[in-house]
Amino acid sequence: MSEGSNAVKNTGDKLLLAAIDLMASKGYKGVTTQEIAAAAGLSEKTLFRHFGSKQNLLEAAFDRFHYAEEMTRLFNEKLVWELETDLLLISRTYHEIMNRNRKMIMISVKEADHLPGFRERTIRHPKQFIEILTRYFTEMTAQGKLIETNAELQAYSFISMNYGVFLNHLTAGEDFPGLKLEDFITESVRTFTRGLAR
Amino acid sequence: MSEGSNAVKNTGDKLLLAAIDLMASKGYKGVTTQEIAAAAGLSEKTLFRHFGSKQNLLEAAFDRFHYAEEMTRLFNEKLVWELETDLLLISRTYHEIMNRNRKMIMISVKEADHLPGFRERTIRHPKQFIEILTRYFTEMTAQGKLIETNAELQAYSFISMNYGVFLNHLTAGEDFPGLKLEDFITESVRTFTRGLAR
DNA sequence: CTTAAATGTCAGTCAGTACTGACGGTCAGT
DNA sequence: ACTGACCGTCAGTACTGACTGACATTTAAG
Repeated sequence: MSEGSNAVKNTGDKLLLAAIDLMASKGYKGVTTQEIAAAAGLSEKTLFRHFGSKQNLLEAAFDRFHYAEEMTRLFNEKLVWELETDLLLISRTYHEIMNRNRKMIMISVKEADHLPGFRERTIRHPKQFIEILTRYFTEMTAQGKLIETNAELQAYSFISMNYGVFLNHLTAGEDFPGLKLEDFITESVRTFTRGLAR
Repeated sequence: MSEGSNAVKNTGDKLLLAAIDLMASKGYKGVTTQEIAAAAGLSEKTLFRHFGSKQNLLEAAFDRFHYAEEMTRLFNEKLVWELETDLLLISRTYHEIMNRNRKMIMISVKEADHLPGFRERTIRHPKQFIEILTRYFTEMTAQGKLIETNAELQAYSFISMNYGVFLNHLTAGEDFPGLKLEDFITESVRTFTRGLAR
């Protein structure tokens, strides 16, 4: 299901995973079909027999991952309507999902032009995340647990903050100057809680 | 100084600006020397006479922009040691600088591997921004205007939030669902102020 | 063993692309 | 008119990389 599987993989999967891996680091144009095949332990010919073209390979890799749905579920089931607790869950879930799909996200950041509708399904689908969080904030305000604010902007701020941190970890490699992700999460959630709680 | 100049440009500048423009959208490998020359209204030969190689062109483009210094200045001169006011200034300054250099930033996001030390000078130099903001938070705490927190983590959170928003605007094109940048700034600063002020 | 499906090997095609050399034109300064 | 710096054109080189076809080889199933 994700790139971190360790079970026995068939030929198609090996090629897909190798492609995702290499494209994420070197970009679509930066990697050759030979490299991908070699990394998968297969011949270049086999690659073309399976996918027909390099472009198809990218699209197939892209089709195999979707993380919009699991967010929705993990949300609506586990919230306890206590701000700090819920924000912690949301933040941790977000980073877990993003990290699991980090290579595909890296590809879609670099290769936004190579595919039609590519952008819509990755970068911009934090949109859904924001919508869910917006509804949560609105409901919390209705319950009198939050101050009156623009719920959408707050959701946007919170998600963007986590997105920024996620990208930092992705591009800068290790944690920034020595900041651990978990410390960031607890600290930033605490600040938001103080800033939003009534 | 920046890509937004409108004065008469000499040959070298025309090529550099065309290169920055095209590489930002299509990537280093995605653009040809012919395209760049054509976009600059010059011949391919002239490109090579000026820069010798495509790689040199990228490096020359890279050398022409630096935004680390101006941050330092704009900071230490204008702060009034009142949290909300200062955070507003910092946030607005940040977006102004990042926006002015957005194309080079886009390149360095996509082409992190093509240059040695490329990453260090762009993506990862928000580091300096964070250090400055950390000192500010520390000093504010010493003045009794802030609650006791991990200043570095707070700075990291604040900058990352603005970085995330900046990248959203960059990749998603227009503002997100209809959220204006200025609205985000005032709202997020207000939340952080409430979350951090004593 | 036989067969069929999947894979490998190898040689090769074809288009693109960075980069060069030779030469000719333009134009400002003297 | 002469010169020198700058630019264009054109033809061409050398290499890379996606993609193919023909044929041999492996492997699992009956």
